[in-house]
Amino acid sequence: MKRKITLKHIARELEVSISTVSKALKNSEEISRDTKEKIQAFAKLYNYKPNNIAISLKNKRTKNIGLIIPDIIHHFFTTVFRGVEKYANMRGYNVIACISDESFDKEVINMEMLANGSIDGFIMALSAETQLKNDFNHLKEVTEQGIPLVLFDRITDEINCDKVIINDEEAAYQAVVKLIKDGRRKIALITTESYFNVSEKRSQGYFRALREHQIAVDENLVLRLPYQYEEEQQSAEFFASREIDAVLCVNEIFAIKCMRHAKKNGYSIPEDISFIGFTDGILSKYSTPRLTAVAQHGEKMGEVAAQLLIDKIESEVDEEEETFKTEILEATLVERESTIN
Amino acid sequence: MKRKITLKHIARELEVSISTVSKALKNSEEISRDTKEKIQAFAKLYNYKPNNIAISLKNKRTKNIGLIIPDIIHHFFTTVFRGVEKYANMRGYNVIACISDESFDKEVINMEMLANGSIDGFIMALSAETQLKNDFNHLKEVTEQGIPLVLFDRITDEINCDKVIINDEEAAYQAVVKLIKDGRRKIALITTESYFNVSEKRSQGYFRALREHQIAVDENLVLRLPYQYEEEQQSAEFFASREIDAVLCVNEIFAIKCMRHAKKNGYSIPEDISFIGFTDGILSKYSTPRLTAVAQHGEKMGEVAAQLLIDKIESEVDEEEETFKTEILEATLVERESTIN
DNA sequence: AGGTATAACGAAACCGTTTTCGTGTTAATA
DNA sequence: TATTAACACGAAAACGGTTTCGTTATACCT
Repeated sequence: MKRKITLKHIARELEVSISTVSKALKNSEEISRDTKEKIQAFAKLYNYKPNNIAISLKNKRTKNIGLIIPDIIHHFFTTVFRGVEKYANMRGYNVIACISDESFDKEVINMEMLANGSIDGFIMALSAETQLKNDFNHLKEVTEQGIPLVLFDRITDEINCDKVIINDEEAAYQAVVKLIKDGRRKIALITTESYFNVSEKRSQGYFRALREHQIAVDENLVLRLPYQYEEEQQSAEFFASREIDAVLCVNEIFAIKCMRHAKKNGYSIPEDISFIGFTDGILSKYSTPRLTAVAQHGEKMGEVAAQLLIDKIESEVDEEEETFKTEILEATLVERESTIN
Repeated sequence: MKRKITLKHIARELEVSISTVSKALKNSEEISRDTKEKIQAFAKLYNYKPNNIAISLKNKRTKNIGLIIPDIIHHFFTTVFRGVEKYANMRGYNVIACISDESFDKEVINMEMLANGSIDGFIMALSAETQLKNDFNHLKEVTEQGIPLVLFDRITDEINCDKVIINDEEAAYQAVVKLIKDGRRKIALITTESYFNVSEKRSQGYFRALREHQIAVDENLVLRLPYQYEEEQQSAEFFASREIDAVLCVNEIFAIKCMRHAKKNGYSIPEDISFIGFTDGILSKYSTPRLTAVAQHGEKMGEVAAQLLIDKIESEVDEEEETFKTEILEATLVERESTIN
């Protein structure tokens, strides 16, 4: 077993001081050509690589970023992860990924674990429970310690930091407008039971579209489902008992499940009923019929978040009076088979 | 901004030595009750938390593990990640996740980046390119340095380390036997073009099942597709031009795409043709018809891999004469709508 | 009184780097 | 010959902890 070699070993072996070795390997002008060549050759021979931990301790920079996402079953978050990882890697950073499992406690624990020196900054989307409790002290503590934080998608106004979101309200609005233009009038909204800022925004867009097109809102056409629901009776009953000619779902799993119920109740898609879902994930692409979806561009979102974060980490801005941006990405409607034309 | 407080700060403030503070916070018997209480109270008040990096440097343990996966679009790998993260967290470890993107170079770069002190061990599945090149020097170097390594799913015999796999050959065999028992005779195999140890094993199981049931192998019924294929003409033509009554696919994306082609060619599933796919991922659950699949239990696999790794990290085995295990997990067939009964 | 045990704390080494600030040697200059 | 500048290198502090090994001071024993 070839143990890792350190500066000390090289110094001892070549009978010079540690500082000389360090400088020689950095090609410092201070050291003579001869010595530098000797040391560099030796280092290459024994495959010397500086110890990251020691360097981190020295310059108080880990080159790690912490990513905290609520879950990994929603394809959107995995694509964000992809984007973060890709961009971070490009800039020489590694990603420590944690899954909060939609739990407030796990979110707190993960943050605390990482906040003690393991990372240079955080990227995160709030867990369901955190949005519910409306408790952001863990975020406050972190930012007060001067650790940069970027929130994406599931954000809050309570915290002052960089943010990346899509124009959820507008995207939902446009989606519903499309349905209306296709001649649909009985448009249902399927959203989450508990509070998410994104569901909320999307619902607002839905209502605005109806309002602006003089279509009365029918509360019977709004279905609120538990976020991770297994029991499907609510949605099954919904489609069995109402007249609906279009549906907007705030995520793709809702959409896929509901298309099934619609089909089971004799609807044919998209002739009798249109479906549009949020999050253009893997399910949308492969469902039958393929789902028309609002693409959230998760990968792009991840890249932007990572860029904001790393820029902040590497900028030497004077503590106070720093300024925070909120990047709003454009969602786009990907038309497939579940809507007309 | 409240900067992080260190032992030194506490020591200076309370006019004791750093060592005393350190010991007091560990509740050492060496320190008097009075001093301990005073120090502990002060530490709590200022929310002292030891710096992870410093501790890592001291005990040469980072409590991080490196996970390298080929991609994140195949649901299987994200579930493995889930399992690793969950188990690792339980044991107080964090996961640094890297995506090799099926590229040899990225795999090498990622490993080298992490191998210099950032992690205590690796968990990984080989990239497609690595399996193709058959070049495992980066793995050898890492293990020679005494860094524990656990390979899962995409493994190689060339490297001596702990491994976690499923019984791919047997699972494929059982799947095909089920098809035969259902009365199928013209059973197609859809596998990857390039070499993967898993595809290979699964194919072997397919052939063995046919052989043992006296069904002649028809090479026309074996389709080899590029791993990440977008062009679908090959598979479309396959279903247009052959008589097939059952299909075994080595991954779920192949299966979903091929079910489409089959339907388009007038087959009805499962009456005319049965489908079984590998990897019981999210697509299998939500496809129409729902896909009968061989569950690889990715999450379990991740947990087992993480356990093997952490156990090895924390065991103080004498360098030489250590022993490596290969855990073989049982795959199970999840029967859904794409097969009879 | 002399010796010893014990309690309570501090000094210093160490982990592996980087970096500042000497210091000794040689060569050039006055 | 004395001074100085340049060169090439080393010592030591620092990052933030842990841990070993003293070192006092006091109490106890004979």
